Amino acid sequence: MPVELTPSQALGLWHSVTLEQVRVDRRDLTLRQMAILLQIYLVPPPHTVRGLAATLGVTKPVITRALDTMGALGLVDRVRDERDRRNVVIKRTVEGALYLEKFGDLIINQGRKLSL
Amino acid sequence: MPVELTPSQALGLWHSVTLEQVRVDRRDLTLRQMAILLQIYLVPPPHTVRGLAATLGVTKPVITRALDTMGALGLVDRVRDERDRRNVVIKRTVEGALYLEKFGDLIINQGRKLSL
DNA sequence: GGCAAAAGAAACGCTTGCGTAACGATCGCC
DNA sequence: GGCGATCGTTACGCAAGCGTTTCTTTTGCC
Repeated sequence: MPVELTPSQALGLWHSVTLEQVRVDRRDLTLRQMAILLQIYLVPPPHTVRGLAATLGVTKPVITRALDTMGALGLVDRVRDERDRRNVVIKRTVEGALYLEKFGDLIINQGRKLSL
Repeated sequence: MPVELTPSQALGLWHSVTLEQVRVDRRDLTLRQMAILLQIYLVPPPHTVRGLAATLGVTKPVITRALDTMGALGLVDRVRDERDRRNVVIKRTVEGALYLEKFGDLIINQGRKLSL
C-alpha cells in the first residue's frame, strides 16, 4: 500500500514535522544519526558498524561516532558479539524505541493536519 | 486533504527518505537548517532573522549561522531591507528551489515504494 | 604456530555549530 | 537632535562532527 503524495504535501509534511521537531527536541540529531537510528529500529538485526557504514555509504568512524553520541543519549546500545569478538552488535533500547514512537506520532499528527 | 499514515508508514517513509538523502547529498544539512530552508520556501515572504528565530524557537545567531552556511551553498540569499535598514530580508534562490524540488521528488518516490 | 585480513576504535588536525554576551547600525519618538 | 529600543552580526570559548590514518583485537587459514 503505497503512500501517494503531491509535491505540496510531501514538502509540507517535511516542513511541519521538521519544524515541530526543532521546537520540541533539544537533542537535534543530525541527518546521518537519524538515518542510523531508523535503520537500527526498522530493519531486522543484527546490525554492525561495518554493515551500517555500507548501508549509509559512509566510513566506519562516522558510524562509531554516531553510536558514541546516541549511546550517550541512551538511544542505542553496543554489545560485543561473542561468536566473533571482532564484531559489535548494535542493540535497541527502550528509550530509543520510545523516541521513535514519539517521532512517528509527530509525523502522523502533522500528516493529518496537512490542508492544501 | 489530510494524509493518513500508519506508524509503520510514517517511520518507514522517514527512514527511506533520510537514508537516500544521506547517500545522495554531500551537503548534509542539519535539522535546523532544513527547517529554516523549508520555512523560507514554503511560507510567504518576507522572512527576517528575527521572525525565523521566533518561529523555530531558537536564538538569532543560530539563524545567522544557518544563513551563512546555506548562503555559501547558494540555497538562500540575504538582502538588506531598504525600508528599514535594520532588517535583512531572506530571499529564495533558483538553486534552493531546485534543491527542494528534488527533495520533494525523493519523498514522493519513497512514499510510492512503501510496501507494508 | 604464524600471519595476513577484518572489525571496530582511537588519534589527529580541521571545520562547523552551539549559547551567551557584547557590538554597531538604524529606527521611532519625544 | 538626542536617546532608548530593535535588528542582525560578531566575538568567545567550547563541544561535536568530519576524513584520513593508525592501532588493537580477533579471526581464518595454511
